[in-house]
Amino acid sequence: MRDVARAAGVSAMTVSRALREPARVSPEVRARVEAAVRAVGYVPNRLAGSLSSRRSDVVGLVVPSLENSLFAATVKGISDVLRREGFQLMIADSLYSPEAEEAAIRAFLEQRVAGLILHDTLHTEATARMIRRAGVPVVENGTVPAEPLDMVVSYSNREAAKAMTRHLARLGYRRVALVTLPSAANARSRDRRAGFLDALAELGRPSDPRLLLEMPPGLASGAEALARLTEGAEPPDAIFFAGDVLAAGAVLECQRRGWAVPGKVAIAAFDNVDLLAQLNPPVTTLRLPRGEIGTRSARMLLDRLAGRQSGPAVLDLGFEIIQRAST
Amino acid sequence: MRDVARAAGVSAMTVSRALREPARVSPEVRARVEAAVRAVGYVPNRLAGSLSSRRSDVVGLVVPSLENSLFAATVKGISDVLRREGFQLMIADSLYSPEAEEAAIRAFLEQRVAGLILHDTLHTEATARMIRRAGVPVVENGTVPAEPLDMVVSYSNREAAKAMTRHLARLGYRRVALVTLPSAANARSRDRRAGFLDALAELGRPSDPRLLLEMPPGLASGAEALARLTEGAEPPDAIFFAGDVLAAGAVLECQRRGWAVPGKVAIAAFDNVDLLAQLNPPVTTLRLPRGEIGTRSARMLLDRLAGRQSGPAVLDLGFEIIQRAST
DNA sequence: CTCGTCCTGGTTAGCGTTACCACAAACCGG
DNA sequence: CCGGTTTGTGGTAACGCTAACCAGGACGAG
Repeated sequence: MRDVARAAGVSAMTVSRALREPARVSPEVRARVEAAVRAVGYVPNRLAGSLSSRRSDVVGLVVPSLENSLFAATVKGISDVLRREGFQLMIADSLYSPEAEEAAIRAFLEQRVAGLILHDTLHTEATARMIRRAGVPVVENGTVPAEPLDMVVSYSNREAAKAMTRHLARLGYRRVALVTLPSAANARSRDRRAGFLDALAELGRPSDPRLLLEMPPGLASGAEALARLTEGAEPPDAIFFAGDVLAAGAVLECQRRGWAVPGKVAIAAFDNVDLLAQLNPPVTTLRLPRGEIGTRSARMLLDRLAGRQSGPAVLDLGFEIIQRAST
Repeated sequence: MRDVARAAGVSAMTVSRALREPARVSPEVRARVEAAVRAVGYVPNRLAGSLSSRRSDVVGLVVPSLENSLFAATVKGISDVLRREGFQLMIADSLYSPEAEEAAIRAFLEQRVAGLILHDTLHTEATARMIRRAGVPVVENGTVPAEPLDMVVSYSNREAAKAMTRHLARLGYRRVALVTLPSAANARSRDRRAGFLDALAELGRPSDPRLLLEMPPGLASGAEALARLTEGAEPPDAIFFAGDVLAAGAVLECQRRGWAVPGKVAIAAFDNVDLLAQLNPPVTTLRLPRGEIGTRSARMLLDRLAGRQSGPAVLDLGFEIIQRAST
């Protein structure tokens, strides 16, 4: 920056101002500075800038998994908003482990990020302490937690699962099975099961443990789930796959077996990946606001940083059932 | 840090050393410092550290798209290596635009990243200048460029497309069509087409422009491509979909039309997404080292940063044909 | 003509670390 | 028991920028 100042015949302070608040510098000087910047090939050092101004334009994001394409839409939404506002994105994955999440968040706080977006809502004690101490704004995305750290943007996994279960009952299915991802470290899965059970209770139906299954993610896993659920004595007439692409795997397995869907068994999914619409038959599912969760989260965070919004806030973005031929 | 120093009864310098090179501090003092760190709840400021040491532990990554799950495997590979080595990852997407890439890279250089990983190999002049001036190490991933900026980790898109085309010819298909993503801003697509044409030339077959098609990404797009290619006068007997999930879209469309694959038309894909193995019929494709590209890129970058490796390097990771029932 | 105000640009003092050197104490073979 | 090395710790000066104040000239009102 000193070189630029010398080349433009002004002080370093004026260069700094010309770049950050051009309006506060006379047009003539501004032009000289801009020319000098180009001539010197000056690239500002934001580390120094942030250190001095105690501000940062980096947002830290923790997702459970970088492989799972379901998070991609949310990440994209976040990235789009941040880019427009001149912010940068740091990403880490927690591998569904609160301890790994804690390490990632610690690293982000060391980098003095301006804010955090967390896709999980289950945190270690130390994590909550660190974040409170640091005083950075946080948006949580996964599911609405009992005690939010700060802001939350999500849809209700519980209500969504409940709605789909009711929908299946209304269509006349009597024995509905539920397949979720492993719920141990996944609050979303637990919420979905809870919603499923809510609906059964409301309908006055008993919940049969033979109709509850947890499976790892993946297409093959969906096929496996179908096999297991249908080989028993009283097989379900509908299966609700509340996670990942399990439903797609099951439909493909039905094709291989030559089973009619929904004739032999109806299949419903939880997420609107476009594969589900293209399968034969197309699969009934929920439209979830994946991208919007990202954009709204980012916007909420930036609003807070700009002082445009103050308190904690919980934003429920809703969902929608897409009825297709599979049920 | 001053607070920690006071609480531990040592100088700030000693605190810094105790945290970064514990071996150079007496065990007794180290213990006192560690206790003080916990007591004070000290979170080091890496901005200040990097500014002072002129080192950084952040790596910048630019991918063409954050939505496309094909890049997810590579990102995951990068992230895994970086995490283990205590580095952080900054991500931006270029939307397949060299100008957007330039902006992203400029922002990364302003953040004084330690190194860059770029998934595209087509850059603006200004980008190349900036990177050279900054002197940061770079790994390119997309396809081997004519003039690498620095290091390259990839497989040969051209050889892979050529190999698959040859494979289809060997299986007896006479009229093979090629569908790629739009090649305008996508060197990978151009390379694949070149490989396809290489193979035809080698086989002494003319290249029929009616058998070359460019389509946007997406399942629906694959279905559309199938429709267009098969409605003409001399339809192909095999279609090689060299991009995205186009092949899956085409197979699903064949199911809808009740066409036998490969009876009516054979279908081959370029990428080993697990959907292709689960379709009916399973689809012949290439196994590409997606994850390994990530891990090797990150490792190569870190090796350079640690001074363990010096010059530019080009690493070709190869590919493999997976023959399945669709051809 | 003088005083206050606005506008532009400069000066100074950090931001929180680490590099580098200085120095005291412990160590060690001859 | 003495020079010289090693080991452990501290002081000082950056790193490159910005916040906060300050100086001085232009300008309008009284």
